[in-house]
Amino acid sequence: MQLRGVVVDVADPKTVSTQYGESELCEVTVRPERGAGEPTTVTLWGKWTETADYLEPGMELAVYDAEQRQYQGETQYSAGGDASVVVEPDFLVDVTDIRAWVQCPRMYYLRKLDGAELAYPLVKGTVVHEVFGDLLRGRDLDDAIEAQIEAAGLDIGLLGREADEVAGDVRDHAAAIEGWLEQGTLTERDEWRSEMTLISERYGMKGRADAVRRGMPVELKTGKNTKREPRFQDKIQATAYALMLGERAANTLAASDVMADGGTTSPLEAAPDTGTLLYTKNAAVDRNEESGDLSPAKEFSIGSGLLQYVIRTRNEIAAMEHDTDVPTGYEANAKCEYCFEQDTCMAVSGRLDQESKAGQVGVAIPEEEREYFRRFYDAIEAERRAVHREYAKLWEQLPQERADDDRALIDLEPLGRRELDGGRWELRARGTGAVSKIREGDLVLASDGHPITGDAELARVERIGGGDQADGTASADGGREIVVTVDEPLSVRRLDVYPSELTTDRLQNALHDALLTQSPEQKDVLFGRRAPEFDEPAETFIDNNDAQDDAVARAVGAEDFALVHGPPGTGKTYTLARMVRALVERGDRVLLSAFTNRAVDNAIEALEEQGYTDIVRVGTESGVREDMQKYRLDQSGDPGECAGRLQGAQVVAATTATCGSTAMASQSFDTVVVDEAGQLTEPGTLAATTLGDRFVLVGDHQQLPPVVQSEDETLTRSLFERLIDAHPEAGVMLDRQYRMAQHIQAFASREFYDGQLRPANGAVAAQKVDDLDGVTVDALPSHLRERVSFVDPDGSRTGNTNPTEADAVADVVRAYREAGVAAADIGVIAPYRAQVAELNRRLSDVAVDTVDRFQGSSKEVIVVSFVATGDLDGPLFEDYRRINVALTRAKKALVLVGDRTALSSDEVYERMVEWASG
DNA sequence: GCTCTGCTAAGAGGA
Repeated sequence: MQLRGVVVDVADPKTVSTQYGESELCEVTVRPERGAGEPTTVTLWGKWTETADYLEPGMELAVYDAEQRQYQGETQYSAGGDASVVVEPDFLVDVTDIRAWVQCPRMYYLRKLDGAELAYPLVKGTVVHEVFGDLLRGRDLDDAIEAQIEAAGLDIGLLGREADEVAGDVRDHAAAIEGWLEQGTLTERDEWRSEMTLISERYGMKGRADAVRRGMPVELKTGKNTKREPRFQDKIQATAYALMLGERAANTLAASDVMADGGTTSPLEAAPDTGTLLYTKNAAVDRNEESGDLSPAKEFSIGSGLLQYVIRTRNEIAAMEHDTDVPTGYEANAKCEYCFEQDTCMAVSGRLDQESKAGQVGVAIPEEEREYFRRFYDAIEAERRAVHREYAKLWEQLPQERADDDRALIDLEPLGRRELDGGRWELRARGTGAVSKIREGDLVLASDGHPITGDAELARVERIGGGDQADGTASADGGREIVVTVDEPLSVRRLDVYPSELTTDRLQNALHDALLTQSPEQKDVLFGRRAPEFDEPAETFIDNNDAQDDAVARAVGAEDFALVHGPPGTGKTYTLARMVRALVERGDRVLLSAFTNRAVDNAIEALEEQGYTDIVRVGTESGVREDMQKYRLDQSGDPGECAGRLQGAQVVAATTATCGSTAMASQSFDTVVVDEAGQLTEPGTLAATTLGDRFVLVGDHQQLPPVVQSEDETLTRSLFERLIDAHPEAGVMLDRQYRMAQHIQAFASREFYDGQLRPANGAVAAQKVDDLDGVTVDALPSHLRERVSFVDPDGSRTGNTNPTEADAVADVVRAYREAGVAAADIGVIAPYRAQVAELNRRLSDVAVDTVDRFQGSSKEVIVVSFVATGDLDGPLFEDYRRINVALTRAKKALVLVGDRTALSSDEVYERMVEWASG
């Protein structure tokens, strides 16, 4: 029997006498999630009573294979040795985190705070693991070593190592792997799976097993272990995979005819009974020096006790995360003096004044900084839980008709497969043409139909064929070929977005670095203890625009930081490029960053237009725009060359997420320039700014704020906005815009920029559609001849679409086209993606997109579809910054299409309608 | 109830 619900009460554990002798028990009251809301009692027996130590009312609890009985008319559940008890099952604990936790809970916590720094054992370990995978897939050893060392070129180079030297080290380890593979019948390929991604709904756990042999987990360790037994934490890691393999095996059995007699096998029983650890360094040690068991492969048996121990450990982590408690280390028996993390542990404890078993060193940072740390740490963890909810969507099998759920491409038709060099596979499938957020370059879970219970592999999307949408997303017309690469072949019928915690990890690292490693002087200005200081450069940088010139002067003269506020069309990117050049001329090494790849590429483009090209772009191949690939740092290749290119670059450009990578952490800069800073969270901004001595933030807090999944407001306010409020004197607002006609910009200027925004010159102010080649305004219907017009199509909203309004928008676009306006000069903006799809069905050759995606670009003619009728409920309309963005994309003509009554129900929108109705 | 960009992940070590 299975029970799942919210804990209402946890009684104190007690000892009772049973027919088998003394037993411990603990009663937990749970309110079931679904069905009748009557609370039920679950009695936890034996080791499961440990759960009571951390279980609290409000937490979710799942109990599997519990015994059920009736007592005084009430259903009671009993969880003994055959049962599984899972706390907060929606929180997906990573297997490597369980491993860290059994060593020491504080190690688990420290792993989250500071990211892995570049270290040779780590890089070598990664290469050995990759070679291991290659060998399992039948690749030649020397080919594998060469290829994997090349792939790790940049990291190896940054560590100052040579490829040959690393190859020698890796070969020693690989020899152990090869020797072991050649024993007996272990080479039969069908028996093997390499790098198996496992996600468990039942146990709230995920991880990637190095290999699975005959259904049993094999873990590779590049260390040595001369004991006969594997290390405890290594056994725990392998056992966690065994637990998840058992769940899969039980699912498979349940689905097959084998158990047709009605019997079932529990996942615990179905788990493999043996695990293998492969300590490859054992093969390389000198046999005369070392004694003990030098065989690399060590097997151990996996019983239900060990499996349940893993579940209980996982539960401790999930319970701690529920309250975001901070572990002290006293929870474990580990001896701090043997711990590699001891120094870090003591330093973090000292700086944050945390209790810890290892003790504290150093002086605590000021209380206001500690408070800031706690606030942002909690907010980032809330963001992590939101990512976990994305994982949960993987096992909620999507109904086929849910076309608005764009997290998966379903109903694919497998077309074929091809083996690539190195044993990887290229798989092709035909898509049904559904809209999806899956793009080229994405990491996805490819499956034969169900991502969790079916055959599934982590895959990279290589190509979504024939896409006619500029952003590479699959569009709605007919089938298209999809190509992915995977380690193991399968019949691809479905692709799911594979959620990543990478961004949350990086935010946490940035928070740690900014508060614990930056100098007090750098932090003083962030915490308002000191005003930022400036020099006044004598030079003139930009001739015909005082605000732009001031902005560059501020940036060049900044001792701490400068802020440049750039409303739409004010030449923000041009100014930024001029600023970077001025900094470089002074001799600075500059880091150029932004949240999105697009913004980073735009900034490079502006630099290029000003003749500056000594730039290295760090980023993934699929993230970097085609015409900017020439600046991209190839991270694979000769170590010395890779590292040299990065280290020698005067200007390095990367997204803030990439700034948090280990490779970038090895770099330092004089000045960090961040574009579109209004779209970044504080820790997101800090990921870039901590790499430099001073920084310049360029952005507009009146446009869209950071995108955050959880509802926590701590992250939705950008550092840019906070600093511009705290230090207005550090900011310069660019006040002359080169984009919009006078009338078009008037509303935004009044509502969002205190009337300060004005056209740069008469020509900008007076522009109209007649200025376009072959266009006459007289060819337009009379209601569209003004620069700003309003159309009420009298439609009605159904879901997030308004078909009548979509028709009206199509009519407006047709009128402009017939008046001679080129399709490329027209853009259509809608608040909802559903309406965008509705519009796309009517408009084949003009750009249609959401407000959010239109930020940063502009068109001669813009048509906005508001969708709403009745009233304006919904957060999309609450944030006025969204209309600021929508209305300021137009240069010569702006048409608002919406329901007059609905829009007039809100003051700001009412003023907008009046302005547009002129 | 809605907007949505980043990111390969997981990888090491010893009394």
